[in-house]
Amino acid sequence: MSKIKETSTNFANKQALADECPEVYAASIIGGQWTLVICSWLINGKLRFGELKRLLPNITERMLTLQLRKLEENKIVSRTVYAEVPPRVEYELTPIGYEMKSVIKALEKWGEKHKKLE
Amino acid sequence: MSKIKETSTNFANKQALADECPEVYAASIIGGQWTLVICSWLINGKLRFGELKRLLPNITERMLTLQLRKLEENKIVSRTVYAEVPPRVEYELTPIGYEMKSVIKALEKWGEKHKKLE
DNA sequence: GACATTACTTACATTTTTTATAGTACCACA
DNA sequence: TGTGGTACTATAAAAAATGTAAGTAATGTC
Repeated sequence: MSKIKETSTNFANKQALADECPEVYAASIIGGQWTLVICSWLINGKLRFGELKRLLPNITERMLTLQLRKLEENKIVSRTVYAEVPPRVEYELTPIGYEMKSVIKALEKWGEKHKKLE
Repeated sequence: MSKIKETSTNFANKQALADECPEVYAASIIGGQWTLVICSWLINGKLRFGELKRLLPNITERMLTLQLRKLEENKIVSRTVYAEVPPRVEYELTPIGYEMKSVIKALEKWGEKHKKLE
């Protein structure tokens, strides 16, 4: 993710759009490349870092970390660290995270319908 | 959009995800920076290129064109050119485009709820 | 003391997306 | 001849997102 340039036009545009349209705001939060899949998995219950990694065979650890951090920042997942060795960290959706279910469902439904058009 | 490199890992990952998850597939179609706003406007009825431009004061003509082209490719909007001078081009959602309404509604609702958490 | 395990972090490279700026074609109308 | 309006296109550059490869800390077990 690296820091985002707060002086860029791009940043201003994104801000303005997210401010005005809740749907764009929502999309900006769940729009990362791996975000939706991660949430889709987590909707079935909490998972450890390594479990997620195994479920998403092509994701790099860096990307997984970045996405989880962003989700955490946005209060969509909670992170619990167990003081063990080797370490154990569990990720779980927050209440608002679980409420994404209706969004995911709507996207799924529309996506399936759209796919049939090809 | 400039051509996308079909040999990149990124491309492969995107493909694989979209293939497996209809929700990710859907997100990949409507996930462009301006896509959702454009569709939100069009859901109220057809609009001309210039009208869209005025509704989205910060978008560049290039971006508007690119997004509309992508939406057209994905059969979400239809493009009607009138052989007049000066030219007139109208954009309208297709049936499947109009069906995005439920997705937009779900995003809106969740977005508003999430925003209150801040 | 070497090794394995887990959940990361860091530095760097590449790819993709978005923005900036300046054109173009068409013809009516002055 | 020149200007105006509309919907674009071309090219370059900046910014953002993603990927690659290597390394770290902690500690129980061999």
